[in-house]
Amino acid sequence: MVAQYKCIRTYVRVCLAGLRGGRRRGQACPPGVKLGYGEASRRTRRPVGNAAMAYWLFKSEPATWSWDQQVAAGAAGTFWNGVRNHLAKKQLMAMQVGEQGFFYHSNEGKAVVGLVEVIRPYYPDHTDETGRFGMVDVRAVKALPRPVTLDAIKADPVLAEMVLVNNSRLSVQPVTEAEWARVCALGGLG
DNA sequence: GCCAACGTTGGC
DNA sequence: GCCAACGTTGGC
Repeated sequence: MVAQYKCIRTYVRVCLAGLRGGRRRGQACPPGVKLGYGEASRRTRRPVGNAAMAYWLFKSEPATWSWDQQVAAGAAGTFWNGVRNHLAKKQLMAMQVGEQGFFYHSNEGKAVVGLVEVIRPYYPDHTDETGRFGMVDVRAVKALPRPVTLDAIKADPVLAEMVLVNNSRLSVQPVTEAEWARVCALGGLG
Protein backbone atom coordinates (compact mmCIF):
# COMPACT_ATOMS: atom_id res chain seq x y z
CA MET A 1 0.00 0.00 0.00
CA VAL A 2 2.46 2.51 1.20
CA ALA A 3 4.84 1.42 -1.51
CA GLN A 4 2.79 3.13 -4.18
CA TYR A 5 3.93 6.44 -2.77
CA LYS A 6 7.46 7.67 -3.12
CA CYS A 7 7.87 8.01 0.58
CA ILE A 8 5.94 7.98 3.80
CA ARG A 9 5.88 11.78 3.86
CA THR A 10 4.03 11.90 0.55
CA TYR A 11 1.65 9.25 1.82
CA VAL A 12 0.80 11.18 4.97
CA ARG A 13 0.37 14.39 2.99
CA VAL A 14 -2.15 12.71 0.69
CA CYS A 15 -4.04 11.33 3.66
CA LEU A 16 -4.16 14.73 5.35
CA ALA A 17 -5.36 16.37 2.15
CA GLY A 18 -8.19 13.87 2.04
CA LEU A 19 -9.10 14.59 5.64
CA ARG A 20 -9.19 18.32 5.10
CA GLY A 21 -12.08 17.78 2.76
CA GLY A 22 -12.80 19.81 -0.28
CA ARG A 23 -13.30 17.14 -2.88
CA ARG A 24 -13.78 13.56 -1.79
CA ARG A 25 -11.21 11.32 -3.23
CA GLY A 26 -13.24 8.20 -2.77
CA GLN A 27 -10.73 6.52 -0.53
CA ALA A 28 -10.39 6.77 3.18
CA CYS A 29 -6.97 6.77 4.71
CA PRO A 30 -6.11 3.08 5.24
CA PRO A 31 -5.92 1.85 8.82
CA GLY A 32 -2.70 1.49 10.64
CA VAL A 33 -1.39 4.94 9.79
CA LYS A 34 -0.94 7.36 12.64
CA LEU A 35 -1.80 10.87 11.62
CA GLY A 36 -0.93 12.28 14.97
CA TYR A 37 -3.03 14.19 17.45
CA GLY A 38 -5.48 16.74 16.20
CA GLU A 39 -7.03 14.49 13.62
CA ALA A 40 -10.52 14.79 15.00
CA SER A 41 -10.37 18.53 15.45
CA ARG A 42 -9.07 18.96 11.92
CA ARG A 43 -12.00 16.95 10.71
CA THR A 44 -14.69 18.76 12.65
CA ARG A 45 -13.15 22.00 13.87
CA ARG A 46 -14.74 21.19 17.19
CA PRO A 47 -13.14 19.96 20.37
CA VAL A 48 -12.68 16.22 20.50
CA GLY A 49 -15.42 14.64 22.55
CA ASN A 50 -17.93 17.41 21.98
CA ALA A 51 -20.27 15.97 19.43
CA ALA A 52 -23.14 18.36 20.14
CA MET A 53 -25.22 18.84 17.05
CA ALA A 54 -26.78 22.15 16.25
CA TYR A 55 -30.15 22.59 14.62
CA TRP A 56 -31.30 25.14 12.11
CA LEU A 57 -34.23 26.60 10.27
CA PHE A 58 -34.18 27.54 6.60
CA LYS A 59 -36.85 29.87 5.32
CA SER A 60 -38.02 29.87 1.76
CA GLU A 61 -40.94 31.33 -0.07
CA PRO A 62 -42.53 28.39 -1.86
CA ALA A 63 -42.99 30.53 -4.96
CA THR A 64 -39.21 30.85 -5.11
CA TRP A 65 -38.06 27.48 -3.82
CA SER A 66 -40.53 24.99 -2.40
CA TRP A 67 -40.25 21.86 -0.33
CA ASP A 68 -41.42 19.85 -3.33
CA GLN A 69 -38.52 21.23 -5.34
CA GLN A 70 -36.15 20.38 -2.52
CA VAL A 71 -37.48 16.81 -2.45
CA ALA A 72 -37.14 16.60 -6.22
CA ALA A 73 -33.49 17.58 -5.89
CA GLY A 74 -32.99 14.27 -4.12
CA ALA A 75 -29.97 13.04 -2.26
CA ALA A 76 -27.63 15.25 -4.26
CA GLY A 77 -29.39 18.24 -2.72
CA THR A 78 -28.91 21.85 -3.73
CA PHE A 79 -26.98 24.91 -2.73
CA TRP A 80 -28.83 27.30 -0.44
CA ASN A 81 -27.88 30.54 -2.10
CA GLY A 82 -29.22 34.05 -1.85
CA VAL A 83 -28.50 34.85 1.78
CA ARG A 84 -27.45 38.51 1.97
CA ASN A 85 -27.65 39.14 5.67
CA HIS A 86 -24.68 38.95 7.97
CA LEU A 87 -26.50 37.32 10.85
CA ALA A 88 -27.86 34.66 8.52
CA LYS A 89 -24.38 34.26 7.07
CA LYS A 90 -23.07 33.61 10.55
CA GLN A 91 -25.51 30.74 10.92
CA LEU A 92 -24.46 29.27 7.58
CA MET A 93 -20.81 29.45 8.58
CA ALA A 94 -21.49 27.59 11.81
CA MET A 95 -23.15 24.66 10.10
CA GLN A 96 -21.53 21.24 10.08
CA VAL A 97 -22.15 18.49 7.59
CA GLY A 98 -24.75 16.12 9.00
CA GLU A 99 -26.62 18.73 10.99
CA GLN A 100 -30.31 19.07 10.33
CA GLY A 101 -32.64 21.97 9.84
CA PHE A 102 -36.30 22.72 9.40
CA PHE A 103 -37.57 23.73 5.99
CA TYR A 104 -40.02 26.56 6.56
CA HIS A 105 -42.43 27.95 3.98
CA SER A 106 -42.76 31.69 4.46
CA ASN A 107 -45.52 33.90 3.07
CA GLU A 108 -47.69 31.16 1.59
CA GLY A 109 -48.03 28.28 3.93
CA LYS A 110 -46.23 29.74 6.91
CA ALA A 111 -45.32 26.36 8.27
CA VAL A 112 -42.44 24.04 8.91
CA VAL A 113 -42.95 21.38 6.28
CA GLY A 114 -39.88 19.18 6.31
CA LEU A 115 -36.40 18.37 7.50
CA VAL A 116 -33.19 18.96 5.58
CA GLU A 117 -29.61 17.96 6.23
CA VAL A 118 -26.46 19.95 5.58
CA ILE A 119 -24.35 17.99 3.10
CA ARG A 120 -21.68 20.55 2.25
CA PRO A 121 -20.27 23.19 4.55
CA TYR A 122 -20.04 26.92 3.86
CA TYR A 123 -18.52 27.95 0.57
CA PRO A 124 -18.79 31.05 -1.65
CA ASP A 125 -22.18 31.90 -3.12
CA HIS A 126 -21.54 32.26 -6.85
CA THR A 127 -24.64 34.44 -7.19
CA ASP A 128 -23.20 37.09 -4.88
CA GLU A 129 -21.41 39.70 -6.95
CA THR A 130 -19.84 41.29 -3.91
CA GLY A 131 -18.16 38.04 -2.93
CA ARG A 132 -19.09 38.60 0.69
CA PHE A 133 -21.65 35.86 1.16
CA GLY A 134 -21.60 32.11 0.99
CA MET A 135 -23.90 29.14 1.19
CA VAL A 136 -24.17 25.50 2.16
CA ASP A 137 -25.66 22.52 0.36
CA VAL A 138 -28.71 20.79 1.82
CA ARG A 139 -30.78 17.78 0.93
CA ALA A 140 -34.33 16.86 1.91
CA VAL A 141 -34.51 14.26 4.66
CA LYS A 142 -38.22 13.80 5.21
CA ALA A 143 -41.48 15.69 5.22
CA LEU A 144 -43.32 16.33 8.44
CA PRO A 145 -46.44 14.14 8.52
CA ARG A 146 -48.27 17.25 9.70
CA PRO A 147 -46.83 20.69 8.82
CA VAL A 148 -46.33 22.81 11.93
CA THR A 149 -47.83 26.22 11.26
CA LEU A 150 -46.53 29.52 12.52
CA ASP A 151 -49.77 29.87 14.45
CA ALA A 152 -49.15 26.57 16.21
CA ILE A 153 -45.59 27.62 17.01
CA LYS A 154 -46.74 30.96 18.42
CA ALA A 155 -49.40 29.23 20.48
CA ASP A 156 -46.92 26.84 22.10
CA PRO A 157 -45.23 28.08 25.28
CA VAL A 158 -42.28 25.76 24.68
CA LEU A 159 -41.59 27.59 21.42
CA ALA A 160 -42.07 31.13 22.71
CA GLU A 161 -38.35 31.90 22.39
CA MET A 162 -37.96 30.61 18.85
CA VAL A 163 -36.19 33.05 16.55
CA LEU A 164 -39.03 32.50 14.12
CA VAL A 165 -41.30 34.18 16.65
CA ASN A 166 -38.94 36.91 17.81
CA ASN A 167 -36.96 37.77 14.71
CA SER A 168 -39.12 36.47 11.93
CA ARG A 169 -37.17 38.19 9.21
CA LEU A 170 -33.96 36.28 9.73
CA SER A 171 -33.79 33.85 6.83
CA VAL A 172 -31.50 31.28 8.40
CA GLN A 173 -32.02 30.70 12.08
CA PRO A 174 -30.57 28.65 14.91
CA VAL A 175 -32.96 26.27 16.65
CA THR A 176 -32.39 24.83 20.11
CA GLU A 177 -32.49 21.12 20.77
CA ALA A 178 -35.68 21.54 22.82
CA GLU A 179 -37.33 23.51 20.05
CA TRP A 180 -36.25 20.92 17.54
CA ALA A 181 -37.77 18.09 19.54
CA ARG A 182 -40.97 20.01 20.16
CA VAL A 183 -41.58 20.97 16.53
CA CYS A 184 -40.80 17.42 15.41
CA ALA A 185 -43.32 16.10 17.94
CA LEU A 186 -45.97 18.57 16.84
CA GLY A 187 -45.28 17.55 13.26
CA GLY A 188 -45.88 13.91 13.98
CA LEU A 189 -42.27 12.71 14.12
CA GLY A 190 -40.73 10.76 16.94
C1' DG B 1 -19.38 57.22 13.04
C1' DC B 2 -24.03 59.02 13.32
C1' DC B 3 -28.53 58.80 11.52
C1' DA B 4 -32.21 59.78 8.13
C1' DA B 5 -33.83 57.81 4.07
C1' DC B 6 -34.69 53.99 1.68
C1' DG B 7 -35.48 49.05 0.39
C1' DT B 8 -36.89 44.47 1.67
C1' DT B 9 -39.10 40.96 4.23
C1' DG B 10 -42.92 38.73 5.70
C1' DG B 11 -46.95 38.55 8.86
C1' DC B 12 -51.40 40.22 8.85
C1' DG C 1 -51.93 45.62 -0.21
C1' DC C 2 -50.61 47.55 4.20
C1' DC C 3 -47.10 48.37 7.34
C1' DA C 4 -43.82 47.18 11.22
C1' DA C 5 -39.35 45.59 11.77
C1' DC C 6 -35.05 45.39 10.29
C1' DG C 7 -30.86 46.02 7.47
C1' DT C 8 -28.27 48.88 4.32
C1' DT C 9 -26.80 53.04 2.21
C1' DG C 10 -24.84 57.35 1.87
C1' DG C 11 -24.57 62.30 3.17
C1' DC C 12 -22.62 64.90 6.58
